[in-house]
Amino acid sequence: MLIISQLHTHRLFPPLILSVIRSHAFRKNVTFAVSVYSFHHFHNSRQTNPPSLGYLLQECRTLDQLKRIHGLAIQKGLDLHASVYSKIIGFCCTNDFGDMNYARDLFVKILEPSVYLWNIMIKGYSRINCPEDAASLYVEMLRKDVKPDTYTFPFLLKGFDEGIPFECGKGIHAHICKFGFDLNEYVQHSLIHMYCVYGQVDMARRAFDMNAKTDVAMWNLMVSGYNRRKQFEKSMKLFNVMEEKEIFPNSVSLVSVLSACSELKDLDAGKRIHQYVKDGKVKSNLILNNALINMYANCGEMEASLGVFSSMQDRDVISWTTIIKGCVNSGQVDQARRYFDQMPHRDSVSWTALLDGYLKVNRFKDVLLLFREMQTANVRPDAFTTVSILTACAHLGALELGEWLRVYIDKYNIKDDICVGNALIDMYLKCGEVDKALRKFANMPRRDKFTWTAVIVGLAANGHGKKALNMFSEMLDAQETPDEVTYVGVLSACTHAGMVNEGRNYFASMATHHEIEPNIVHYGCLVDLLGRSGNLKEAYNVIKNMPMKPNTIVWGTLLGACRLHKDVEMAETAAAQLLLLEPENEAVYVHLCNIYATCKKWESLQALRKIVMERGIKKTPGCSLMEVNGVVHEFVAGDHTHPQSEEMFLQLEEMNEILKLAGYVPDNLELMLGIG
DNA sequence: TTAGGGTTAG
Repeated sequence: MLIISQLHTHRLFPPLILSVIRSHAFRKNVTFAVSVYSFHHFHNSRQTNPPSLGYLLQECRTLDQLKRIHGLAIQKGLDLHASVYSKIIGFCCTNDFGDMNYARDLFVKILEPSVYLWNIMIKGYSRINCPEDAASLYVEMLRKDVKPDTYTFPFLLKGFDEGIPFECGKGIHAHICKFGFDLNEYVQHSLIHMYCVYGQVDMARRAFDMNAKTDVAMWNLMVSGYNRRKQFEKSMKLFNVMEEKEIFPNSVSLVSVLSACSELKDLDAGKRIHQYVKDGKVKSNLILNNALINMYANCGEMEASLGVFSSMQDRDVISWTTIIKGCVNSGQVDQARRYFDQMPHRDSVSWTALLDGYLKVNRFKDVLLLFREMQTANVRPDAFTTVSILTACAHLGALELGEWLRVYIDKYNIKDDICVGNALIDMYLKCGEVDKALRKFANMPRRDKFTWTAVIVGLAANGHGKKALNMFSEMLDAQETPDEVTYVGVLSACTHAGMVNEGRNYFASMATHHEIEPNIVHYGCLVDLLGRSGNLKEAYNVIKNMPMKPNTIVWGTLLGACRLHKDVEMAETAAAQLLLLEPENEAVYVHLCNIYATCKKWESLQALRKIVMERGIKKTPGCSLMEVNGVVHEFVAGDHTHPQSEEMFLQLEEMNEILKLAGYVPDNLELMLGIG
């Protein structure tokens, strides 16, 4: 610092230089500051061997530093040299702190850029995921009669993604052949990569088969290409061929094949791959360890996964997140939380992993609480986070927060993809906002079976049975294949619309038209459809003949229908079956009491009431959720614990009066029976 | 003065 403070008073230094030196000196980047000092000093005193501009650029750590060096070079008249441009553009194009706009501004000033400059500009655009800009630069380059070289195509194709038409990719392949670079190994690699990106794994494989010999990188590309298209068996198989041909895998090969093992939950294969590391045949690194943690966790071996995790010297956010996901998948969300709390750094992926953990075990309030923590921690939600929160909102009926998220998605340009759209539609429908859901549905640029299913199930649940069935036929017209959830929506739509015959037909068509075997939920829907419409015998026969053991929901549905149609005999059968399955189910007694009362079977009622009293059966109070100002409140009947309960009960009384005036008669049988 | 391959989340 002594040198620096002396420099401050040195008359030789104009303010610009001083500010560069000072800013680095204060950031304890003294080496860099001194280099800037000597660069300036040597140039001023015309001495030889100044620290090169290249050295200074290499030492740059921020764009600001680069701009200051550039300013210095301009001041020294050095910016006239093409090499200076090259260096600065190179920095901007290849460095994490680079800036393509800055590079472009300099690039356009160069009259006849060399092929090197064109190449690194293309590389720069590919690096920041702007393949369109890279491609237009390539076209411009050809127009200016600059011949591409073997570097051009790997840089260009590296950035290609689905945003660029496949035709362009094929066009580039033709250019490669035309310019005679098709035998260059780097170019071949980039072609395999490009075909894999477009999902044309067979084309990639053809290029691979023609060229692959002992080149590990090319094998790795092909294995990861299969992974990319979720063809995990093929990637495992190719890895085995690689081993047979005695091409020695490196850490990248192991990472790819471990990813396939973990997707296929092939623990044995995973262990065999791990052996390469244990035997010291392949040196481990962070990414490889992460892949191992992931493989063991996905195969349900949390102990082995944690074993690798605890043996690691370096861990990154992915290591931790993988462990959290592993705990979540093994049903240990509280354990996941403990690891989460220990993380040195959390990104939106880690937050979302834990949010999904709470979602998985239906702890929706915890989802919202954690989301609040995430906001406090200033971590911006991404599309995945948004989907998780919207799902929680849907379950809680938290419309206000759901609406806030919709605004957030627009405001912060969250990728509003098909999943976000589906989650939004589902949230609106579960919150009863049918019109808003339909508006979003109409504006979806693409729809999948989940979009249609959300709308069909949601419309049915909101009582729009006919609309739901119309949607279903539109779905079929759009060539979208329904799944078992879609059919739950269809069957419940029939129930709501009272379309018994149609319901029977839809039930039959599940298997005949779409190869979906009805599951117990579908049988439950059928029982509901038949029961509500008064076809109690048929409903009973369905239960008797279904291929699986009826559960309490199915018998409960029949019992409900018996109450509706006042069928005491059938109700007793259903209740008896229910109590066989769940002797402690108090709701059965309540239902049966109701039915006896409705049918004026006072003797039976009294006998049952006696049993209820003797066994001390109490009805579990119902619970409702309400969202006010983004906070979800939980209420149970007769609950006075809420700080504002007095006001609430006054309000309730007022509402009761209004209801009574409107002619509403409450169904208070449970209370009358003394088991409410 | 420029080259290649890999891990996490609906």
